[in-house]
Order: sequence, then C-alpha cells, then structure tokens
Amino acid sequence: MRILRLFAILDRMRVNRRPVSAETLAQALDVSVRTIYRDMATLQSMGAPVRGEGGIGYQLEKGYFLPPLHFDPDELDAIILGMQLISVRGDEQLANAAVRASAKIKAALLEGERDNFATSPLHAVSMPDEVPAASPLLSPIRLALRERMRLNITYKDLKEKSSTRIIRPLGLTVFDRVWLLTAWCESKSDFRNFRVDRIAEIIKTGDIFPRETGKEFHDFLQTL
Amino acid sequence: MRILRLFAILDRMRVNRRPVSAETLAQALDVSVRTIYRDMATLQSMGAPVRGEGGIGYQLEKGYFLPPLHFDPDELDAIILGMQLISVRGDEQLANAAVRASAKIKAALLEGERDNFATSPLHAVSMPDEVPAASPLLSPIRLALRERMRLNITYKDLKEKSSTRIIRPLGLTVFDRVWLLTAWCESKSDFRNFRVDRIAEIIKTGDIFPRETGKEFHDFLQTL
DNA sequence: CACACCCTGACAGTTTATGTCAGGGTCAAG
DNA sequence: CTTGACCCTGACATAAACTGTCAGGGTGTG
Repeated sequence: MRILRLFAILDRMRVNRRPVSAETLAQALDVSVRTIYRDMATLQSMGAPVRGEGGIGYQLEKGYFLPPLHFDPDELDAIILGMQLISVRGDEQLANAAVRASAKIKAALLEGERDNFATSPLHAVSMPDEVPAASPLLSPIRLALRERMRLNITYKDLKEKSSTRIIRPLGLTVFDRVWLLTAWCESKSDFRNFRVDRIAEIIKTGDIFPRETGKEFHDFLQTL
Repeated sequence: MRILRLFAILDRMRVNRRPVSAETLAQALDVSVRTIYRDMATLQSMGAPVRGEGGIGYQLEKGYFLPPLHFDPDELDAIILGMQLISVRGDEQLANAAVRASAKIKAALLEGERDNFATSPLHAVSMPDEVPAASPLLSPIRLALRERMRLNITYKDLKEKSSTRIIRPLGLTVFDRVWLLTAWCESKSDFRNFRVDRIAEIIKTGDIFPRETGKEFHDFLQTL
C-alpha cells in the first residue's frame, strides 16, 4: 500500500538528519528512483517539510515533525496553559517560541474547538513587581545544553567574587523565578549548580563533550 | 488519490462531533459506501481514533486529534518545559494531564531526539515550603468553564464572611501560585474576580449560559 | 569540468482500488 | 420481540492508479 511507504519515507528521514538520496531510499524500500521522486512530490503537496536539492539529496527541514497525536481536553489545557506560563517566565526567545507553538496548535484545531482555547479562558500572568527579567544568557545556555558544548563561564558568588571555570552544561531547572544550571565542573571534577542570574558571562568553547557515565544529569540526580 | 480522501474523512469527522453514517460520507465524497468501510478499516489500522457502531455511525473518540505538526527546537523546549511547570503548579488532575501529554509527545519523537528532552535537561520544580496545594475545586471549575455552565459558589472574603452567588465562569488566571477565577456575577450584573482558594464550595447549576456581548472574558479584558 | 543528484513527461505493463451484490451482526426505539 | 438504521466483510469484474524504463534538463560541490 502506497500510503505506508509514504510514511516509511518520512520515518527514515526523521532517523537520518543528513541528506539522503533518492537512490538510497529506493534501494531501502525496494522501488525505483522514479517512484521516490513521485512520492516526494506527493509528500510535498501534502505539506510535509521535505526538501530536495540537486547534488545533495532530500532532508527534513530542521525541527521536529510530530505525527498525528490525540489529546484529551485536560491534556490540551495543560499544553496551552504551560505555554502561557513559559511566555511570562522564560526569556524572550523561549517566550516567543511558546507563542509560536501555541499558535500552531490552535491553528490546527477546528473553529469550534478553538473557542475553548483561543479566547484564552486559561491564563498565566506575572505580577509586575515580582518577576525579574530572565537572564539574557538563558537561551545561549539552553543552546549549549542541547549541543552538549562545554562552556567557559564567569561566575559571581554571594560575595560578588568572580571566578571562571570550564563546565559541561547538563540541565536547567526553574525554581519559581530562579533558573539553576546544573553542570559538571571540569576543574573540580564534580557536579556544581550555578544560578543563571549570577553568571556574568559565558564563552562557547566549541568543544563537544561525550556521554560519560557518572557525569550526566541523571547521575547528578542519583546524588540527591 | 486515496490518501487525500482518508484525510478528508478525518477532517469531516473532526467537524462533526455527532456520529456520521458511512452513507453520508459516501455521498459527500462521491464514493460508494463499501469504499468508506474500506477507508475506515485503513484509518483504524493506521491508528486513527475512529470508532464505528452498528445503528449509530462513525465518530472520533473524545479529545482532540491534531494533524502532523512541525516544531522548531525552541518551540518543543517551550512545550516540554511548560508541561513541567504545570505538573508542579496545577492540581492533581491537570498535573496528571501534563504528564500524559508530555509522554505522548516524547513517545512520538525518535530515540535520538528523545534524548534531548526525555532526560529532562529542562526542569521545573517547586520549593517544598512555598507551594500550597492547589484547590480541589480547580478542576471542576475548569470543567464548568469549558462547558460554559453557571455556578453557584460560596465565597469567603478577607474577613471570612461567606456569601453565595450565581456566576458565569469566564476565565482562570494563575498569578504565580494563586488561581483567580474571572466571572460575570449574575446578581451584581458585573465582572468579579474570586481567588479559587477562597471558594468554599461550588454547585453546578446545570444551566448553560449563552455568548453575550459585554459579558465575555475579552469584554472583561477591555475594562483593564 | 565532472560527478552526484534532483526533477519531469511519456508509455506499456502491473497492481491496486472501486462498485455491485450478497449475507451477517449490533444498537436503539416502539 | 420486531423493525429500522447502520456497521461489517468476502467475492468478482472492471476501472483507475501506480510502477519501471527511457529520455532529457537543471542544480550544487569540489
């Protein structure tokens, strides 16, 4: 059945973030290259984020392509409200992302359903005098965390004394309004936590750290 | 092309929450009833939440069936973290819903992608001495809000003085740890806000209120 | 420039889908 | 219990869609 092969193509491309040629897909799925070209045209006409480039191959546009999902009303409440919370608590980049994601989900709902959410009966707002601006370093830290890139950070402790160190960023935790960066400190060879608002500067090292038993976030959780 | 008709069937059923007969779909899509039966079997084999009952017709299982969506990494961070926040801030029902929704999304990610999120590099936790238990009335209020059902509430003001009134629940707002119910008060003929933790009791009236200009949540927002 | 690869039309042959017919089952209302 | 509405599936002839081969044209990279 052709429809299964269309989904199979998307699955293989989700697995393979590198460009993949029509020839490779054709062999894997036991069809001709011409059929793959046809399937790609069909997928694109259906709106799938697939792009092909001569000399390169096919790949999914960056991001995460989720298949159809089914949520009950409570679950959708949780998603929408969660993004409301983020839009007032995260930094600008994360807040904008929450708005975008929320819009995508709402756009996918039907008009009658949308009323339950788009008119926003559920809200998260901050009291103006309580919420400090999230650190501008939050997003670059989040990015380094995702990339698993070591950071050189300048940190001020309670006495305003500065120190620098090389860390592996492992996790970010929000305690109400305080963001805490959990890291493996290379110079101390141990886990350390840093308040993001006390990090004065970060410098990306370009140095990717490997997965290493004993130095992962779940290892830190085991110490608690 | 068949795949388009399969999606068309799902779209029509999203629009129509009542059961719809194969005959109706067949006429609408200009195919035979037998073809609709085949299409339904195909959709079910693909996991679509479609159920058919003799004498009744076909309908989608309750909930919200979202089509394939594409999120960039920041957007997915926002979604996952938002649900983390909800799981520590909402009442038990909303928190459970957040956990379930989060699990569905993570299950839909590929293993390589899942590592970015399932190992939870982003967290939301509460400091144990700061978070009061969310009111047990939160979920029934949320349900009434969704159903647009008038409530009879017993409210205690700052002086512990009780009063009862009939309200139209219009919106729920979370200020950090305080949930505020925005309502149209039928006896005062005006908007009123009630802290959920000061609501002693709610009694569902079974009375559905219509959409009425001047008495909606966005009308309240206009007064600010 | 050469190589890798995307892209599309045409056509004959192959495969899948469709509509009709027949027969069996469930649910709800009277 | 009966009746009507509607789901469900197999069989078969016919129609439609799909496939592979061939040909020709375009883009990106080293």
